[in-house]
Amino acid sequence: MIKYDDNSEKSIVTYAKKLIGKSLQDILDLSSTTRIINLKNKGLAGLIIEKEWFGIEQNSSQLPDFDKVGIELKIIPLKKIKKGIVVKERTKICSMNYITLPDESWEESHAKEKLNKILFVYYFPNSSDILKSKILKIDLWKLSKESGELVLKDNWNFIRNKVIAGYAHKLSGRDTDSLEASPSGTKKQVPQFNTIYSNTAQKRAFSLKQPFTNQRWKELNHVKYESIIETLDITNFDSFEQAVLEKINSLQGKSIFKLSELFDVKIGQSKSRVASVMKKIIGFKSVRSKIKEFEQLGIEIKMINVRKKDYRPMEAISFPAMKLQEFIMEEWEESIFLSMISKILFIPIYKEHTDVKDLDELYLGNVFFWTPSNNEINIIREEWLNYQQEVQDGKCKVTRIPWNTKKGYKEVSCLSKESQTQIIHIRPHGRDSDDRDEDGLGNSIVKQSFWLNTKFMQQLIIKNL
DNA sequence: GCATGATCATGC
DNA sequence: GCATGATCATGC
Repeated sequence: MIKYDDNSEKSIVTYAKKLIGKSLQDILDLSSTTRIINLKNKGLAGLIIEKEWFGIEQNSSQLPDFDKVGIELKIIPLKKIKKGIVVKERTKICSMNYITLPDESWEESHAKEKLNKILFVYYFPNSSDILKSKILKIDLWKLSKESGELVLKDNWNFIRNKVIAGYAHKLSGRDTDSLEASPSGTKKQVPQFNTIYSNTAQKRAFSLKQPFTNQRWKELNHVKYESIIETLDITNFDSFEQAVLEKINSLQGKSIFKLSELFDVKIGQSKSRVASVMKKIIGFKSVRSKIKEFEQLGIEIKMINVRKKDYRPMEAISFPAMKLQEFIMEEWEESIFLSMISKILFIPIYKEHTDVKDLDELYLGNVFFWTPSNNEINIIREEWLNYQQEVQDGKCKVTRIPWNTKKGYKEVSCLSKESQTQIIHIRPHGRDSDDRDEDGLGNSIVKQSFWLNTKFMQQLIIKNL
């Protein structure tokens, strides 16, 4: 009955790899289990793989799943989106104890112990028949500077410091980038450390955020990454954002043409030519390369053309077009839009007038990172929910107004306009007027997307001067 | 000069 | 051919 040698990392991995291509049903068939399977169990895949494949019984102890070699087992559900298959959700690492956390150091922390070596089992859930879900990939991941320890450690310290300060009740998943304090155990309150502000706090767990795990998943699927930590010689993640900013902002005021010379970037005529120069400066080896840290942290980079005299952006900032019918089904907390704005590196490019195109007359502005504040998030959530309501209420229905366009008319919906919101709005974003979407109520409308309002961006740029 | 719906242009 | 970032262009 011995299927693998639990003293050997290699043997465990070899045995794990036999899972690839198997469905949960296949595993059950091979295990001849007499256990009663509850198909409604949320962690069913985990249970089947853990118990029926590896023979690990539920251990309430804090020991790793394969304790002799210190390997933790994590079952990762995937999901399909437009661009392909991605990691579905955050990955819980261990629960938090607010009373003992302050006594821990990163090196000896419970979290690090669980993160040291993880055997990731990636599977694709089959929604119509959960037992048909298949395992796609196996990965033995080890914590190291190269794999992301600097950021995890930094995040862990941030959370610990907040707990020490007595602010456990103010913890939020948005506090950190990669390792987050995620709510666990449905609103359960537990005692907290240094109870001068509140005696209790919501029970939480340390979890890896989706972008972090997803970056690893993509790497496994042969997406090539470069590390900016090496390029910028970063040793302490605390300073990651700072290092990036320092690197760029020392060049503020220089023309894009000058920068392209300084950094020896060949530039063409493409619209993205300014972005190419900037990426090279930040440390991207080539324009199309992906930086590991940016993906792990879920950082988006956005260029923004700005009128120099009053810092007014030439345009609002767009995001990819959405599918209205998917949008109205989304939960705010899990929404695509929220994930796209969690952290953005804005690179303002100053110009005197709208019509300036010459690279000699475009100047690098004040670069900054933006993570929405609590206040901003509240407004954005409200506006987002309001748009969801508007779409559900059929406000995508359009009326044609005679206009001097190709078709001789323009189509106007009843959705709130940019001038009626504070931070975000919805607006057409198709190739042309024939690039359409349906709202599920029988209305056809040009594809829409979210945009960050011009005025809001102007305020943000000024605030970050 | 702004607001907003329309559309371009590159790159995959 | 499509998605996306970027920008146009009308009319007030």
